[in-house]
Amino acid sequence: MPEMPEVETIARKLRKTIVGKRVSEVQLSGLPLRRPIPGSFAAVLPGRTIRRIHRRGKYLIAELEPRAYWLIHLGMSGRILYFPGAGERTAHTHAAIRFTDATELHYRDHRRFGLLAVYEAAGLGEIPELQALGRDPLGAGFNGQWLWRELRRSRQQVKSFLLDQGRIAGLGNIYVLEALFHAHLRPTRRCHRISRGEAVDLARAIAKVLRQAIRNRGTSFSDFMDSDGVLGDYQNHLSVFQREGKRCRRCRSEIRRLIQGNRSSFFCPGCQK
DNA sequence: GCATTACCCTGAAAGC
DNA sequence: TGCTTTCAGGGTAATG
Repeated sequence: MPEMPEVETIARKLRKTIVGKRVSEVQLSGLPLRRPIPGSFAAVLPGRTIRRIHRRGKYLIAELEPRAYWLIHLGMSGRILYFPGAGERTAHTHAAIRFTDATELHYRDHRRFGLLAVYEAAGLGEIPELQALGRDPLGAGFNGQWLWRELRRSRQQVKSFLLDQGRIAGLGNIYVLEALFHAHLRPTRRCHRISRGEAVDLARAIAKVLRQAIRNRGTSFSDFMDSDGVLGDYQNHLSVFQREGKRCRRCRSEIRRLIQGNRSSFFCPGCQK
């Protein structure tokens, strides 16, 4: 399940592999993703050159020349695969982008929760999906003071708050739960009851967990691999996620699981208050 | 404003 | 062994 570190890992690979290439042809499966792939997608890309690769939250954006933006969200099972020649089309290859040098980039997604779109906008700021995003947790505006001010205004449980992409862009289930563990906070804590000091610790924990995950090229369970098919390593560093019944590495308590909003949460009852 | 539920989807695991 | 059921989850929308 790609979250920000996995998307950042892919973005770094793509900057090395496809920037400067010109699209010659686009083939689509015809099946809808989260939304149908717009008809303009296959019309806009051919003839354009990839100028830059951006990441905003969990979105990948390829900036094209003449100016257009190709937006990608991987959903839960989306994969971007780069091939030095013609790549294998599977039942789940929903878009195959061929470049003029005969290399290819494929979008595969067996659950089809992802998103592909194209905008002929003047700037990134005009793309509606990106306008809806909150602050980037590794960006300059993200710190403990800002987080505390935001938390104080909410009565939500802190896990739901952190998953809200409109507040903080890029966190998903894994890294929210890992960050809460490192900040000694239970996922059920009410935001407005979190102290300034705890908010500062939480902001630091979020940034630390994300940076470590990026260094390890993300977390691979069943779905994630980067555009060259390389698996991430961060699953070997997890403290609570999917460790129900196992011992906490810090206090030896048994990791517990609970359901919040139909999603699993994992926490250490000894370390997290 | 917030929680809950449902929906989209399919592969893996569990259950029978 | 083979079939059926359950579960997983990101984002979004509807409902209470």
